[in-house]
Amino acid sequence: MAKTKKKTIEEIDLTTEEKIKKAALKLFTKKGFAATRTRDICEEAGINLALLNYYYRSKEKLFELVMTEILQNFFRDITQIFNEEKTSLEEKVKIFVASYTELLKQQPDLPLFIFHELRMNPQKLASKMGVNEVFKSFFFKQLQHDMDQKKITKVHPLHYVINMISMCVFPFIAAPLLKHLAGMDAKSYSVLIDERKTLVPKWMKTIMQVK
Amino acid sequence: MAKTKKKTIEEIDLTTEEKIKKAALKLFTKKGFAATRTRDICEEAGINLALLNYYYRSKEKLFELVMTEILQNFFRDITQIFNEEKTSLEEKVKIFVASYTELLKQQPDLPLFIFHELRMNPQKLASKMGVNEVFKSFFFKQLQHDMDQKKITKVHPLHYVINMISMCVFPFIAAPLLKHLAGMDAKSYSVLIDERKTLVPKWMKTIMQVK
DNA sequence: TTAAAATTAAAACATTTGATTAAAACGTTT
DNA sequence: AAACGTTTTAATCAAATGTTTTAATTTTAA
Repeated sequence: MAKTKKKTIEEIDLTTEEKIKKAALKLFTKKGFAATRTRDICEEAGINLALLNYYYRSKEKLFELVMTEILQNFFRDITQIFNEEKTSLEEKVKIFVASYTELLKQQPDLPLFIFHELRMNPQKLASKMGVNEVFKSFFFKQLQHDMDQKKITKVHPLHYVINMISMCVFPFIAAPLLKHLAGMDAKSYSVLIDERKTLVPKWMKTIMQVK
Repeated sequence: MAKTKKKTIEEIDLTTEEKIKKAALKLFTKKGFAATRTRDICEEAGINLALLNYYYRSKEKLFELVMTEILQNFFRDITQIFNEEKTSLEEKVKIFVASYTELLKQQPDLPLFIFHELRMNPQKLASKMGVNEVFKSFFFKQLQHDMDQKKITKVHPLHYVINMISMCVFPFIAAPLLKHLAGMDAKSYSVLIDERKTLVPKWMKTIMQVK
């Protein structure tokens, strides 16, 4: 392990090891595993070709490391929000939509990347997500409870989860298509995304009360 | 060009040219362009390695051909439904959800594939979708009209389109994840999908009337 | 039947690409 | 400064992969 000692103001000082991981993260999420070349990662990181294998053994090992971190980070916050015991369902939806949207604005490529790689290798990656037994989570108990109390319409709880996540994620997954269809530029599309932060919770509320 | 004249009952008789395209379609949609090998396509098609280049010149040419057909087929039906002049908005949503879900049940890999490749090459593929100027389509005029009549809540029309498509498509894109989270097998997940054919239109109706 | 077209097989070619090596450069410690 | 481990470089290897070639075989159509 090495720490760079330069005092240059160019950028934040990163270990070469970290620079590689950062570059790998960027390219993997943008192009996927198969389309990403080790040479591209090294060029992006501004380091020599040999360094990648020196630090991470192989492209595959590097990918697994990056992927594991991505998956765990990605689901950790969500799980936390979902399982907060003192928050009502309605409040929970608001919080989720807001924080999730904010997360995706910073890493818009993440969902498509995850779903793509997950399909390529379902069994291998499923174990690394760190989100098992969601049905036994507090969030689902809460849904079940509100259904029993007839506060919300009784359907399979997964329906509501699907609706909420889909309405948040899809605008990012389909961004290139939707922008093209609507003839919008990045800025006006971003406005639309922001509007959804208040709209989606409203929609979710009514959806859960449809008879 | 050759046409096989075998009368064998094994399968539908396909030209070798067609066999290659069919195999390419299967593998490209399943693994994406980058991860698909020409040798795999040929093996899947049951033909010789040389035939691929003999008929289609290159992997890239073959991909472009397949991709163009996919995109055009995929959007043609949708556009048709959207622009049917005699159908009400509510009816249109029902028809769209039903037919779209049915389409996706037969080709579940299609959306993820399209979005993935679209992000890899937005400008190149955008032109091949055959869905330009959607905002000038009858469907959007209809939305605008119903908003002016205060039949539905006034928001950017794209919001409703996003909601409808996302609630239909997302269950397929995220299938591996959702199945894993909910611990469902393919069959019970399929039941869930079918439930959504009647649920999504209901939800859309209320969404469009939220104040 | 015969000629043209289609298909197969096997081999090889040229690049790309993941991985390795050996030596040089660097930084730290003594 | 010398010695040491660490980091970097340039060159190279070996396998994978898209593509082409050539010759033989089969199928199709006149």
